[in-house]
Amino acid sequence: MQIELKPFQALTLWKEIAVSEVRDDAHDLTMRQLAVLLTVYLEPPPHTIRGMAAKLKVTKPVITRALDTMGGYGLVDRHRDEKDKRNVLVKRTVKGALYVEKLGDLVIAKARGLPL
Amino acid sequence: MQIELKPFQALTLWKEIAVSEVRDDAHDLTMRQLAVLLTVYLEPPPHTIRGMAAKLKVTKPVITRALDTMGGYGLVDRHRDEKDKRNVLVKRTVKGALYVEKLGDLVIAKARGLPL
DNA sequence: CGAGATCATTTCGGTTCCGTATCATTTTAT
DNA sequence: ATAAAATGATACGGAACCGAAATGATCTCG
Repeated sequence: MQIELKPFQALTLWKEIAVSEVRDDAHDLTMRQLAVLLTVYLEPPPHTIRGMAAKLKVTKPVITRALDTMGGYGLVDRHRDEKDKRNVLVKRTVKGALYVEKLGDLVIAKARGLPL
Repeated sequence: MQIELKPFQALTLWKEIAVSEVRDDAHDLTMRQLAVLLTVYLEPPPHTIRGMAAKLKVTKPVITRALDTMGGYGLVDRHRDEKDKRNVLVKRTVKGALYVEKLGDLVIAKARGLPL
C-alpha cells in the first residue's frame, strides 16, 4: 500500500480533520496538547517532561501545563520515576487510548473520502 | 491513486504534522484558526463570518477574533460586501497562499515517509 | 417611511495559556 | 559531606481567547 498525496488532497485532508476537531471535539485541545498526547501514545516510552519539551522545542512549563490539562480530562497520567526520583514519567490511560483511537478513525475516514 | 491508511499510519501522520507545527510554526495558530484558514483557501468563496461560524459550529466572535489575529499576520484579508454591506467577505492573500502551500508540502512529505 | 430582522463587531467578566524566573527535590561529583 | 547540576513544578505579569450580551450598521418589507 503506497501513500501518495497530491497537494490539494493533502490540504483537504488536513482541513477536514481540523474542521471536525473544531466541530466535535469535546476536549478542545490545542495543537501543542495534541502533539504531546500523540507523542505519548505513539512513541515508545519512557516520556519525560524534559524529553518532550526538547522534542517539541518548547519550554518545560508548556509540557507541565499540557499534562495538567489533559490529566484533568483523564487522557494521560503521571508518576514519579522510582529509578530517578527527579523524573516524572507520563503514562497512558484507557480514556486517552480511546480518544486517540477515535482520532485515528477520523483521519482514516477523511482520507478515504478524499476527492481524486 | 487510492488513499488507504491503517490506524497506526493515520495517527502517525497526524502526530508528525502536529509536532512539526509546534516545532516550526512561526504563527502558532490554534486549531480553530487553522480550520478557518484552510476553509478560506480550499473552499470556493464567498466566505462570510456567519457562514464560517455555522460551518464550524462556533459563535461569530470566534471567527471575528480568528480573522483579527490571522489578519495581523497577513494570512487573510477582509472587505465589506458591496452588494450587501452588512456582510464581510474574507479574502485570500499572497502570504496566506504561501503559508497554506507550505503546509500542504508538509503533509505530503510526512505522508510519504510513513512506516508501512 | 419605519419597525424589525440580519450581520459583524465590540464589550464584559472570567479562564487559559504564555515565557521568564524561581523553587523544591533529587542526583552527581568532588 | 557538601557543592553543583538536573528535573519538574510553581509564581507572576501579560496576552489571547472564551461565550453571552449589547452595539452599530444595513437591509427587508409592510
